[in-house]
Amino acid sequence: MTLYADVVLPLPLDRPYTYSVPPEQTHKIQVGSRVLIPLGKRWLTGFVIRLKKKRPDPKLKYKPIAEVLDDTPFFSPAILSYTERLSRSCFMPWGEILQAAVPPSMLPRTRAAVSLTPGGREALEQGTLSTEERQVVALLATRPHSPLFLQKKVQAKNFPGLLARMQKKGLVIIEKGLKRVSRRKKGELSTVPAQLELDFSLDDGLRKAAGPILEVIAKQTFSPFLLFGPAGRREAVYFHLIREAVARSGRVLYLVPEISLAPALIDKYKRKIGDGLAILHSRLTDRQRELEWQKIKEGRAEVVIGPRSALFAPLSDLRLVIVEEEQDESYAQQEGLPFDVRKAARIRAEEEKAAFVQGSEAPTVESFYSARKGRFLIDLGRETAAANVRLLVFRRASGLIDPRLKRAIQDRLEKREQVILFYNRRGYASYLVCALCDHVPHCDRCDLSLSYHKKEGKLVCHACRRAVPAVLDCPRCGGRLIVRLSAGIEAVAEELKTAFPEGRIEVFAADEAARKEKKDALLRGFEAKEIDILIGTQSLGRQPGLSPVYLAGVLHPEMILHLADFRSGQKAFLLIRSAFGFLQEGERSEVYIQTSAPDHYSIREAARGDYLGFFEREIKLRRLLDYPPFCFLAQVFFSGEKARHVAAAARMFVSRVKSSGKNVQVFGPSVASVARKRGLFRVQVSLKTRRLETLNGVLGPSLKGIRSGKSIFLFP
DNA sequence: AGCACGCCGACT
DNA sequence: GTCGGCGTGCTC
Repeated sequence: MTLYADVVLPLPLDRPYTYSVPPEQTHKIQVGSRVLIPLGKRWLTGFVIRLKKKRPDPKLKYKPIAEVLDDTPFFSPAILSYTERLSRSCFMPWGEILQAAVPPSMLPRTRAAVSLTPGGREALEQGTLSTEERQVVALLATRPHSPLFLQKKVQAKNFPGLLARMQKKGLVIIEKGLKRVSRRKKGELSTVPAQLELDFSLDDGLRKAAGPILEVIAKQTFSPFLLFGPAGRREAVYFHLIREAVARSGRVLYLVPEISLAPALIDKYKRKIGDGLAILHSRLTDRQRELEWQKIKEGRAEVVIGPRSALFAPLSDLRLVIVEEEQDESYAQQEGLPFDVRKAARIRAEEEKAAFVQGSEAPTVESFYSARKGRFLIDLGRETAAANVRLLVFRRASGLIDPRLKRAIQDRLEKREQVILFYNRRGYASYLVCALCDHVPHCDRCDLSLSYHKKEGKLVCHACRRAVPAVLDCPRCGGRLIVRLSAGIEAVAEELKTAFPEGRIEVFAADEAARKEKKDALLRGFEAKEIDILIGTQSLGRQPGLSPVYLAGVLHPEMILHLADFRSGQKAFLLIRSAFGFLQEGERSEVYIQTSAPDHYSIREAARGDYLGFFEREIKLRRLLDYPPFCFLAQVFFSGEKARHVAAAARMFVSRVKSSGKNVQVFGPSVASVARKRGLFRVQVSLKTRRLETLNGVLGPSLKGIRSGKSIFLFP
């Protein structure tokens, strides 16, 4: 009797395909196996999610699986159900999620390779080629390349057509080959130390706080926790929990916002845990990724540390999932697959029956709210703040930097001490501000400043999409509204250079430090005291391990408050708090906050270091304005090369949502705030619902079949 | 996603 | 007349 296998493929398909299992492979195939299958004209690696004894549809002809690639199941049942749930919650095909969980080298598939024919070589010498053709031929002179690689290198408006013509002319040939996985020798299993050689001196308070989590780890059930407290205490608890989990031969997934946070951590852990640590992140080479993956798969890693990509670590016996710095925005970033790391981590913990521990000194209000409501908040207490905080009420016309802050910097420089400053240059947006009274027009429904859309002459609210014609008179005092463009961090650096010509000043911004070498150079330079003043955007706030300073400054955190984002209060709070993280301990340390909104609760409470004070104000506002966590928001982006197609997709989506009969508020479609990004048109639709199920129930069907570079942000 | 099929405009 | 652009639909 023939066996049939449901196989999910790494393609945008919404259902598995069924293949027949050749008799000689039936003993090998299992749910969770990788299989090499034919699809149309190509070969792909798919994943078995179900085995059936009965032929599902007698009329359909099923192709046989070409090869079962694994002797033992490649994916555990827990990983399968986790990725399935994840795919449903982020509206991505299951197969594409599974694909992301595997090192690319372990996914054989047919790949095209373009190579030069002798005729092509000759043509290059004779110079009878068009510009485009010559480019292609030159690239192929050394070795064959994939069509995709060539397309990226050669500027041609219709590259596939060009290639086809060249093949016809006999200049190149395109071959399709199956790239097989090289059967690597299995690494021998290293013995895992039964006990960590480590003295965990956890004080009574922390031990007590960790108690409920330990219970959950022991019981092997899922339960969420929010560790609320200073980094040092959180870490002590993590170590304690990890030791306990590992002692029970459990495994641990430790998520950090970005790789830059990992090295310090990894160092510590390597000294304490030794080899039982694996690291997964997107900058690994294919080979490194495969080695780490193997190590984890074979059970040689007790703890996996990493950002987003670690979410799919093939750990078994997972007992503890940690999300450190829960508040970090980069968890919500959508590079690659569009999902929130925190939500994914939670689903994984649920499916693996592991304790789910998020940690932060200033959690997102959504998370803090639900932790308190659900009684899974673990308060590790506050550190007594020793720093002196000075709120400088900024006066216009005194340059970008307040004279009082300049004097403080001068003082430090004379003492040969370093200074760290924060200035969060706002992105593209400019807004209107009254030249007389500093009034900034806000959306009356959203409590957000309106963005000035110059081209359309409109003021637009980015939350509710409402647009009003831009008026140039201040509604408050009748003064003239002027366009305020963000003074960038470079301008601030320039002013610093003028003020301190002797000072060595460097800028640390996300774009500046995009390349790792540049970033490392800046950080090393600061460490080596080759930099006197380091001024950075919020991205600097995530760089741990810099030598602490006695003076840190935050310039205009209120800029964030003008952002069209209902979480701007939280963001401003975090920016200010991140400055405190760089301070030398002791009473000599100072933080200067230069702001024109000293009375805003985000700024005031951040200056006081009072998260709870901030939270109470913020949650009140969220409730009043009906923002998360009191509602559920989805922001759906459609993007594509053709504006017409993108718009049609968005309109189709909106009409489906509206005719669903569900209780959903729809805003849009409207041109996204960044209307064109990388040559793609972007259109945006926002949905708001009272219940999460409503949102999920309406999103799935409404997005069906819409293939327009959609990406979805869900709040909370 | 690829890849085939099928339908319209401009040229060897 | 063909070639090749692009929109549509299918792949077990």
